Amino acid sequence: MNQEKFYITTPIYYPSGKPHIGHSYTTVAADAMARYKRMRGYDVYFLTGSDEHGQKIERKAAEAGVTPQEYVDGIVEGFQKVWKALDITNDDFIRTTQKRHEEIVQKIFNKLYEKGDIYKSEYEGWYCTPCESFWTEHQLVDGKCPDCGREVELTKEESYFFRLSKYQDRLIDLIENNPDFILPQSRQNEMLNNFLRPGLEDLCVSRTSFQWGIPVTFDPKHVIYVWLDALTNYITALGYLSEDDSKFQKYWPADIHLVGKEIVRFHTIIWPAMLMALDLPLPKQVFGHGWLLLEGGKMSKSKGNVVDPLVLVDLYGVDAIRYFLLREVPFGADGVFTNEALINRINSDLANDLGNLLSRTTAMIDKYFGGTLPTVRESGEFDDQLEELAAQTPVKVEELMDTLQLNTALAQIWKLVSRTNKYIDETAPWVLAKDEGKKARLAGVMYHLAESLRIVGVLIAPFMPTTSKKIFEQLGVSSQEETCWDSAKQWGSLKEGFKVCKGEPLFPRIDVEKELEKLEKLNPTKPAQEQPKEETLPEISFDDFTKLDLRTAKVLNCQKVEGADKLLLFDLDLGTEKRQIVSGIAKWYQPADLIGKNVVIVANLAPRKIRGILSQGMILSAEDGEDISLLTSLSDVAGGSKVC
RNA sequence: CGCGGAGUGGAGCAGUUCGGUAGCUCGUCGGGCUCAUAACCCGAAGGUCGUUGGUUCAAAUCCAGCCUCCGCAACCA
Repeated sequence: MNQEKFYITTPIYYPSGKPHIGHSYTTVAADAMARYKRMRGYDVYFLTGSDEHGQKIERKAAEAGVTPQEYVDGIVEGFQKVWKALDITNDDFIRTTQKRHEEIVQKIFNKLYEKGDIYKSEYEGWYCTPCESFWTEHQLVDGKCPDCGREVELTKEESYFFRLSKYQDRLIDLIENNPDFILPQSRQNEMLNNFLRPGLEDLCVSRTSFQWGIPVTFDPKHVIYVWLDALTNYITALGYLSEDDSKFQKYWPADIHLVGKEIVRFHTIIWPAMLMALDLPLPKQVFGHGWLLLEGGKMSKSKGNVVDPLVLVDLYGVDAIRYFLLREVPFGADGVFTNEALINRINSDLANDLGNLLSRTTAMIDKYFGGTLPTVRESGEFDDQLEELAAQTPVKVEELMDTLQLNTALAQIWKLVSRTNKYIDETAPWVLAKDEGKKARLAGVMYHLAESLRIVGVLIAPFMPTTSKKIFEQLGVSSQEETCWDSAKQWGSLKEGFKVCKGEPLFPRIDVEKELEKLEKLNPTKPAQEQPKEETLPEISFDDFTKLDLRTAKVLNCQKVEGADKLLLFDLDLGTEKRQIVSGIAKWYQPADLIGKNVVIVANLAPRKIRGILSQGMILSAEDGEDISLLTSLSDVAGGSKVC
C-alpha cells in the first residue's frame, strides 16, 4: 500500500521561560491536524522542539548561576511536561543542542560556504572599546559614543553572510505563483510589499559576540546565528545529511509549517531561500496563525499576565482547554483569552450541549431499555432530518480541516450536537415511553440519539481525544468499524446490542462567579494589580548618588515631535540656562497641558540624539507598567532648583 | 502620505470575492418540556452595518474622502 505522507511542524520554541498558553495554542492546533490526518489514513510525521542557543539563554543561565545547557534542560523539561499534559502526539522532539542537530547544521553551513552562498565579510561600524559596543553612524552623538560620550573608532566586525539577495526573484515568483504557499492570504502581501519588493539584504549568519551556539567548524570563534541553526531543525530532525536519511527521503518536503504570525517572514523568505541554496524541495505551505491576546494586551512576563496551561488543565481537564483554544478564535486571526470566555465555553458548549446530551441519552436508554436496545425499531418523523445533517457533517468537517479552519470545523460538529438535542424535544421520548405500543418507535429514537453521538464522538477525536473515548465507553462502542473516521460517514454503523454504561458527566458545570474569583488568583490574565515587586537595583554609595544632578525645570514649551508617535519635545527653563529634552511620553500627555508645569530632570546626563533631535537630559516620571505620571513639585519652585 | 489589519444589535464574530429580505454564538426577557449536568426546545426585544459623499432601480457589499482603534516598523535616556 502506498500510503500518502503528511509532515507537519510547529516552530521550535525558545526556552527562555516557562511555556504559556500561546505556545500551547500552536501546538494543540498542530496536534489536532496531525490526529485528523492520521485518522484519514495518512502516514503522519509531527515535529516540535526547542531552539536552545543564543545570547539570551547564555545571559539567563549566567543570572541563574548555571550553565546554559543546565538552564535549557530544565526549561525544556517543562515544555515536554506541558505537551504531555495536553495530549500532544508529536513523533519527535528536536532540540538544537542535540548532536544530531549540531553536526548537520555544521555540514549545512560548510556546504553553503563551499557553494559560495555563504561568504565572510564585515560589519562596518563605530566601536567604543570601553563599552564593547557597535554603533551605526546615526546613533552617534556629535561623533561620540551615545552611551559614554567617549571617542569611537571605525571598526569592522567580521561575520559570515548568506546570499539571501540572490534568491529574491525566485522567492517573489514562488509567492506570486503559489497562492497557497503563505496562508492566510493577507500575509502574502505583507511579505511581498514589506520585504521582497523593496529588496533583500544578505543575512548575517554568524556571531562572534557570544559563545552559546554551534561553532563554525573552520572558524571556531564564530558561532552560527539563529537562522541557520533554528530553521534547519525541520530537516535535521528527519536525518538530512546523516547516515540514515530515510525519514528525510520519506517525509520532506513539509506539508505544512504551522507558525505564529510574527515568524512568517523567516519561514517564507529566509527558510525557502536556504532550501533553494541547498537544492532541496520547498515546504508546501506556511500557515501563520494569529495570537492569543490577553485582556491587557499581548502576553508578557513583565506584565505578569502569563497564563499557565498546566493550571488550566488541572482545573478543567485537557479536552476543555484544547476545545477552547481551537474553538474560540478563528484560526489565523488574533483572539482574546479571558477566563470568563473559557468558562462560558466550557459551560455552554461542553457541559450544556454535548455533556448533557450524552447524559440524557444514556439515562433514557438505561431507564427505558435497561441499557440495550431491542432489535425491533421503528422509524418516524424527524429521523430523516437528523440523518441528513449527520451525513453532511463529516463532509463539511473534512473541507474545513483541509483548509485549516479548525474553529469552523468544531462549530460544524456542534450543529449536529444541537440538532440532536432538538430531536429529543421533537420526538418526546418520555411520551412514547408511557405507551407500551410505542416501544419500537422509542427504540428507534434512542438508536438515533446514540448513533448521532457516536458520529460526534468520531468527529471530535482529533480535537478532544479523551472525550471521544469517554463517549464511546458510555455508549458501549469499541470496534474499529464504529470509531474510525469513515464510520462517521456511515449512518447505522452502530451495531445491534450495544450496551450503554452511564458514567460521570463529561464536563461538570462550573459556577462562573466563584470560579472567576479563584482563577484570577491562580492565573491572573489582567495585569497584576499588585505588581510583583520589581527588584531594586544594588545598593549604591552616597558618592554615587551625588553624581546625579537632579533639577527642577519649568516647561516653557512642549510639542509633538513630527513623525514620531511617542515623542514630545520640551523647552525647559533651568533658571541659569535653557534646554531642550525629548521624552517618550506622548501617549500619556497633551503638550498644551504641560506648559508652565515644573518637572524634574536629570541635568547632567550625557546628551543624545533622538530622531535626529538633540535631547539634553531626561525628564523623570513614575511608571507602573501601564500608566505614567510625570514628577512635579507640590508648590512652585524656581526652575533649576536642586533636587535632593 | 512607512507597512498592514479592523470598525455590523449589550459582548464576540460571519456576511464584503460575484451589489438585491442583515445572520450566528453568548447575554437579556417571555413561553414550553421534564429524559438530562437548574441542563434542553420554541419565541421576542435589540442594529440608520464608523462617518461623509458618489455610482446604481438597488450599497454592509463597488468608488473617493474623512474619523477611530489595533499590530509591525521608526522611536521611549
